[in-house]
Amino acid sequence: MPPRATPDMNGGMGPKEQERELVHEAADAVGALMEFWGFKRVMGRVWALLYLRGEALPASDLCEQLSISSGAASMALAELEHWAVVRRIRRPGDRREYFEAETDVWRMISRVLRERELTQIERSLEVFERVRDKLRSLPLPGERGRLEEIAERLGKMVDLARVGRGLLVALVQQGRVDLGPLMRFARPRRA
Amino acid sequence: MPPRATPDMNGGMGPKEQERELVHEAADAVGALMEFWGFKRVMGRVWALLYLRGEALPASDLCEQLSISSGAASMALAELEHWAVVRRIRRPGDRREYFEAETDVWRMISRVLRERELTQIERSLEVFERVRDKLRSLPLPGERGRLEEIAERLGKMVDLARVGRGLLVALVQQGRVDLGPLMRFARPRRA
DNA sequence: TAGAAGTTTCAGAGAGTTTTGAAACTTAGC
DNA sequence: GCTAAGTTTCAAAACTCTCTGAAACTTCTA
Repeated sequence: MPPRATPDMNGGMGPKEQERELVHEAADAVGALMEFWGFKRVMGRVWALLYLRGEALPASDLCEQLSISSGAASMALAELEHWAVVRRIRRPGDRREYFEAETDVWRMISRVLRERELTQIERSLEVFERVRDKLRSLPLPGERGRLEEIAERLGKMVDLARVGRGLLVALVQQGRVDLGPLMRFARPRRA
Repeated sequence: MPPRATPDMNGGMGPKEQERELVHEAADAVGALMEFWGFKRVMGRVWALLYLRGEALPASDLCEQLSISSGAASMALAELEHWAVVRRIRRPGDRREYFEAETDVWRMISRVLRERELTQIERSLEVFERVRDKLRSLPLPGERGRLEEIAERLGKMVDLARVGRGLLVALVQQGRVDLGPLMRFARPRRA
């Protein structure tokens, strides 16, 4: 059987360009993931580029490599910093600021889970409970039954929200320090 | 101690209007939750209204109650049907179609987790693995070390994606039939 | 303190998403 | 098959979110 070309026929690129392409591909995947999670796509691309390169880069490099304006970079970096996902570094003798990715990915994620998803769920939970209780106290004599049914359905939503909250809390507790304790969930392949 | 006015001073509404208001409030909370999850806000409002009312309603009622156009209602309902979250019902002798909420909330959620979140994570996982392996096979003799570092960081993202996938799978397996087995996570109050 | 390099801000452009409303289509009953 | 009630489709409007790029601002060096 004669050797045949690799299925990706690397488009006449040298290894250097291929590396760049590959890193960008991964960064775009992170961008998509972050967007799916309700963040801005650029944030994911910026963080991933910094993380994969493994060194601190100045904003200008990010603009160039990701083809974004300085404004977009500045905004993405500010927001990433707010989530403690990127750090700002000054180097003596260099006027530029350098940006470095937080490498503890689990810490990033659990922070988002705690601050964003948990808050969101608490907020809904409060509404459900309050509405349920108020409905029960409504003076509609002929319709006790109907009202109580609605209140019970709200009760189910309360249960669900509590389960969601409980799962989230258990998750961030479990992996309090790092991903380690959660690694048992990482089966190698689909099944 | 004299009885005092309730803290919400129900704005001069009769109980009927209050009920309506309260149901809308809960529906809006579901709308916000759904939006947060990447669906359209209206979808959440429609489902919640149907779920809480507990009876099948014709589209015209939904338009009126939620103040949306027939077009918006039609689109939201079609999408909700696609997620099997709302069912369409015909009644003999009535030309209208009635819509009814799926009441098994866990089934809805686990379906979304399986079809959407899991797919999303698989897709990223594949990219990470492929890029990692290709990087390792790149002929850049002087930079073995640097390339390997990038590959290792990609390896961490692979691990993370696998943990995410594993958790999701465990979650939908665990609550395969209904919420029951997950209820142990529903602690009654914050802690 | 002046000047240069770098960063942030923000108004407007652009892209993308959701909603409307009316026309086209479907269905049930006659 | 025709009609009327109801539903879907879809182009345009309204709205929202993101990005650009230049001006304002900050910071470092000398």
